[in-house]
Amino acid sequence: MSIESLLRERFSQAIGLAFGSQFANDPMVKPGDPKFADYQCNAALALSRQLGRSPRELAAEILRHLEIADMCELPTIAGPGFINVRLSTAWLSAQLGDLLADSAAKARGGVKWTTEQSTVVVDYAGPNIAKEMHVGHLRSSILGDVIARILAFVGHEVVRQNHVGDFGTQFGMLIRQAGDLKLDTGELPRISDLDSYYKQAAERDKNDPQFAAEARQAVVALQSGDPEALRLWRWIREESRRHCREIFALLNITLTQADERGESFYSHRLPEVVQLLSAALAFDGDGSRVEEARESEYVTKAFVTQSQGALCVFLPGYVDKDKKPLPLIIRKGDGAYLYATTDLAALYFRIIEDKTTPEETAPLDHNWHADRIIYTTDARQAQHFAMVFDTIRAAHWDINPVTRRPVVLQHAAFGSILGEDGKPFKTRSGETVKLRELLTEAVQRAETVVREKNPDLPVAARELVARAVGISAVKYADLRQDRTTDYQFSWDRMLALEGNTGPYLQYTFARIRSILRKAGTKLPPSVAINLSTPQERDLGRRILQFNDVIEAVLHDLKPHYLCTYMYELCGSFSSFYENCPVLQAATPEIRQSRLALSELAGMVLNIGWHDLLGLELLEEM
RNA sequence: GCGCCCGUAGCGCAAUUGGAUAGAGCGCGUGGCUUCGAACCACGAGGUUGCAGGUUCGAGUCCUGCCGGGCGCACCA
Repeated sequence: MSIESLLRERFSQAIGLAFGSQFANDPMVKPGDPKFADYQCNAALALSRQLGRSPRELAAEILRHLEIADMCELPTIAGPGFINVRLSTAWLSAQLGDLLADSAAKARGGVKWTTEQSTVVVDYAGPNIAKEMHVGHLRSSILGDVIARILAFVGHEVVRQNHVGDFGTQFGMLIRQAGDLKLDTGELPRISDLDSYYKQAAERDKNDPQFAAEARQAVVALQSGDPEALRLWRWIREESRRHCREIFALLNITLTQADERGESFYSHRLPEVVQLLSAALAFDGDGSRVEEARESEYVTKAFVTQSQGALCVFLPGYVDKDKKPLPLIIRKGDGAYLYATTDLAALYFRIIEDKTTPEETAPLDHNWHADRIIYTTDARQAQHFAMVFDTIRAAHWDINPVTRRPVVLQHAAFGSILGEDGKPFKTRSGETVKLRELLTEAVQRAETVVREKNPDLPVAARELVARAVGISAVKYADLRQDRTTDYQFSWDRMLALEGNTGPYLQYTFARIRSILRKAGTKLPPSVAINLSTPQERDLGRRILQFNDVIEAVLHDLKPHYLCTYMYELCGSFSSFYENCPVLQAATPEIRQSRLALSELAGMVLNIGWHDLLGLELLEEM
């Protein structure tokens, strides 16, 4: 049930009747300032220029054709021509009653299934093997996972992809280093050891030309399938996977082994992809036009050519610091491929390729032919993805081979995590902060808080609570902020018990559950919802807005809308809790109505917090 | 230098994409527990939205120019 789309329909119809359907496309309905209205329609203001009449006059005209008495109080015109609408209490009650009676809708918090089901690839997390996961992976992992969860919740076929860095130049160093250490490949190393080998190898690579040369040879050996190099590589990868599984489990990230498809997966496809791409951008096979394009000052059409020894894609609109055309390099001078090539190959795989083996189709059991692909990586890669997407479009590889429609390519970029000093988040000694250690600290700090606030909680329960509170606080603090901005990490703020924080929301849920436990009886499916106090009305209206919030989140890929909504829902519930006794309500009817409101609020929180944000809720804390 | 992003209350952030008197939170001040969990609620103070122009009935939001900050800009990912 979507309040906004219902109102949109009503207003569109009225506008169409009043002025003609060509003006009724966008009735400009949005939630209003609560001081004036639940919703407002601003169409009259927008139409005034087109129609050459005063907005207030047009608003009055719209009202004459508006049929809305079943949902709303009498609409009013305010200011320059806003139409204010207040939902009628009777209508709200009826909607809540319907939601309660329809067990399927209730289990979804009233969120509708999508009417345009599509296959969406969400590419996120993407850690490097041989390195411990660090804060740099945090935002990508949790934002990507939430986006994937919400898309799946409304009914899209979601393909999660963990594009792990497992085949780049750096593995040459690592294999070379492993050779020196004469590592026993019989038993798994520890990830922390791998991490330090990595640092040592990088150091040697920088300072020892002999080592660097041998490292490059090791890359060649690896890519050509040398058994010893492969054996070391698999050994490293195995431990890395174990480590990632552990972190994903702690963070409740839904990625599984079936979702992992690293750079190595695409490595053998790269020569072919480069060839196909060159052909696709060959200007209908007319090589002379490539020459012409290369000579010209500005790039007017995408083409592939050798430049300074490297194979490059040149695209319109990209220039370097000297205003010269900026290439997307797809093959280095030494013949090796880079991440741009792998990204292009991955896009080709996700959109175009027919898949033959179960390994290829996983995690689905059929061809993908993605309709939409979302990358959750940091904002610094914006230009890279813009170029990769433009390349794909120039080659017409963005056309879905089944539907013939363009694939939606989106970079859901996010800002950096900063320390409390506003500079990039590092440990005191300047090292990157490891996720394992960060999460351990979160749980420890949460335990201190829990011990203080609820000393009577048994130790075993306290540990569970501390874990749920600590991990959720870290994730929620990140998710509640607009992803596009840098985010300042602060233990004190995220673990605060008041304000828009994880602990506050969890506490509110625990209070809801506490009431429902004490009430004992199960609610009958049919309950008359009474919204006679302002707090009940406010809570009821908010519950019914859940669907609209989910739509907004998916429209902008911004989970913080959902966080703000749930925080406000909790605020509404707290006010309700304060002013409206539930268990000791004046009459059995009101008691039942208030129990129902509590249950619906708890239901929405459970879906939003647990199912969509992937956070833990607690019956008691 | 070129390009992208950002600048909102003391602090960290919102503002449904051009709509009303810019909102909550933390912190500060005041009031509320013999009633469902006070980890809560209610009330108050706090703003020239970096600066200056422009477009518009209407600008935190769009355009131009400054000031300040971040990031990216050829073989790393």
